[in-house]
Amino acid sequence: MRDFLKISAALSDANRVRLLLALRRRELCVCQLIELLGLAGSTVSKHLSLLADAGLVVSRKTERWVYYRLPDAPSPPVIREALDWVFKSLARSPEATADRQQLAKILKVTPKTICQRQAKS
Amino acid sequence: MRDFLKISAALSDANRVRLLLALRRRELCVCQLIELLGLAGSTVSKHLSLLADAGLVVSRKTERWVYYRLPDAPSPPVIREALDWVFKSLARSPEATADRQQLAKILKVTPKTICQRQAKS
DNA sequence: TCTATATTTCGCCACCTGACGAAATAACCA
DNA sequence: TGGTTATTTCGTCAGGTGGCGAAATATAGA
Repeated sequence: MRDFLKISAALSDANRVRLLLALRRRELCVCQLIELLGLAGSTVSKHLSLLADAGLVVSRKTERWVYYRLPDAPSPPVIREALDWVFKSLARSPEATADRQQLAKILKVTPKTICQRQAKS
Repeated sequence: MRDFLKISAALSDANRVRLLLALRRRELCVCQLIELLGLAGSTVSKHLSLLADAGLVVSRKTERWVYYRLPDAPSPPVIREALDWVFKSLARSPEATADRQQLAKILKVTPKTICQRQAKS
């Protein structure tokens, strides 16, 4: 029950769901996710921590960057089923479509460039 | 997205999930659900309204009693899948098992008796 | 109609959550 | 070592949520 509630709480915020949808096809660097959501870095980091704590994403650190992705294949059924529910329900939603378009732009430059751009503003 | 978030928010409270698990096999009167959760009537009523607003339960009024049940068959996929996720994940949880036992006791007397007992306390 | 009873709505309080900016942490580069 | 940069943690604030009891609503029965 506890795990389940953690997961459903994690799924009850639009920005966190947008993060999951963005990570569906590829892992992404935190700075790319900050760019996508347009929120403060600290806010996005907190959302990602919460998703990770619920088991919905995992992270990997390389040099100065942290990459987040969906959990690897044999993850608990409650996690798999939750993610399936999210994607089945929302992959074709207007929000997901808009984010995919913006993500395409973000992916045209390297994470490094994104980060530098953020540092300036 | 909005519907999805309403559903996941509704599923992120233990008492609301317990209500759904209790309603899995049969419709139940509000007073029976109050007895099961052991919370104030106003609190249980609020939880049920929230579940109804998310589309996870429907209600039916008969005489002085209001019965809640899961939505009837052709309900939106997002609802069906959410309920499937709940039941697959939690039907065998300790909380659900304990509630099933208590529910068996509650079902031995009529709703009328339950309500009268509550009125006295 | 008047009373009793089942449920909901309202008003309140304590706690939780999402947002931000600033400070702390971690890791590369000079 | 010292400085730069990517991310996280911390402190704070406004707003949301779950709980209760009291009042309001709705229906049955006398």
